[in-house]
Amino acid sequence: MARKPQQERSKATMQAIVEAGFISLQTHGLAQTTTRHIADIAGVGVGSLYEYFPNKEAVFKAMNAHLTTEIVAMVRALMPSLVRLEIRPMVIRLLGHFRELLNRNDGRYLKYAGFSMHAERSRQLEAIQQLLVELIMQYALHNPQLTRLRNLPVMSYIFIHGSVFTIIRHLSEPNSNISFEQLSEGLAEMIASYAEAELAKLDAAPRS
Amino acid sequence: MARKPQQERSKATMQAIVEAGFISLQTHGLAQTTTRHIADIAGVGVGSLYEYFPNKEAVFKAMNAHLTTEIVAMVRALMPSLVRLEIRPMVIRLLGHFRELLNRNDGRYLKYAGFSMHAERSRQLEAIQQLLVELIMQYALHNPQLTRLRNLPVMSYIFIHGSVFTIIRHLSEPNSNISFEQLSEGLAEMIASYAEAELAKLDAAPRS
DNA sequence: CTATTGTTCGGATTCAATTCGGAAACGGCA
DNA sequence: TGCCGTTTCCGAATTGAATCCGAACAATAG
Repeated sequence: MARKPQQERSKATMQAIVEAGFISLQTHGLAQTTTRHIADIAGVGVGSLYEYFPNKEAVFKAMNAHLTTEIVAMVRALMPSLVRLEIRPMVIRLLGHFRELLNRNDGRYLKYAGFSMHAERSRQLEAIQQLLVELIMQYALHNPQLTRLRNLPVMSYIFIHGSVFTIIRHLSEPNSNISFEQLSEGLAEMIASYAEAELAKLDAAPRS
Repeated sequence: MARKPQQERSKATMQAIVEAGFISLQTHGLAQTTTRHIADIAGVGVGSLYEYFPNKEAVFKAMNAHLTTEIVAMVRALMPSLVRLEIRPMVIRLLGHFRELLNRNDGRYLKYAGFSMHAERSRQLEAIQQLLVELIMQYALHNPQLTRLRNLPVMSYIFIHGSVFTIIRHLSEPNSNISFEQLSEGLAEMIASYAEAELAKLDAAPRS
């Protein structure tokens, strides 16, 4: 049964289990990440795991929530400075921090992110998507010419999904003759040049 | 043991198992897709499955290979006509066919594609990536001004991954107030406007 | 038609996920 | 401090899926 932790020690246990989930995934891979392994790493019995999580999937969801919280905190902290930058440096800065976060603890979060991309789990990425939509809105408010763009929702969807998945995939791949810097500059260039081209088009034909 | 099929009937069995894998995934979801289910749907005993596939994961790999083969065939057939189009209609046409393929048989392939995005499996997407890189090369050969673009490898990587993941994610989501047409036009616009902007930049400063 | 090789099968085994009935730790209170 | 109700912890027992394996069935060469 999913119990609500009442005492301090049980909160510590929950936390340890979630962290153990990341560690197990990182060091043993998805197939070897059994409830027993997770419990062992967390230093608790298997039964304890089921006191707080109805099943293994719930542990993954908690891991997701944890990572999401960290990402949200990071982006919110960055937002005030991001909105003052040009598009290219804004994107590069954001992606750089994103990478740093994913690489913390020997890539613990990255490993999870790589597994969380599949359909049933990626719905939980929606919080991130919402957050980035908000970032774009804030950015547009600070750069009012962007509010003239008509299909901002569609393009936001594309830029967000395209960037996030591409970045995670790239970071998850050891091979690849493309550096992260090239990738993030490319993404920045792609986004910036779209915005510039679209604005130029609007200037050329103000009333279409 | 992974046996090589010698007789016709065993090939039929393998094929039936792979197809049953798609059907099971589509109708029962990932968790309910057990070896017994797959074997039942294929109309064979569980043991038969293990004659040709060392484990369940191998069935998924075979499904991947099957889908990859179909996609490669489709793109190759399309390639001659694609290289003659402008970028926007080219992208839209390609994505339209991609969608049609994924939606065949009530979305049987799409369901699989949604699950195959995660890290351990998406490495098998490399064949698709290679193919699309080749398409871009062919396209550039037919539109020589594009060969002036310096960072084509990086941008190809971005466009390919960004588009594929974004499309699969969008098609997998029932909700979303964005239509497929808007999405594919957006992707086409993004790619085309980048290429145009970059070429214009090169024209402005021929020797940088 | 029969020996040999290929194919199918499903019962037996193994192991991970989940359950459950207490044991142990805690926190207040007399 | 010693007692009691509550919270937490636990690991043996259960369940079911993945995988193995040897017997039975089918094809086919000679």
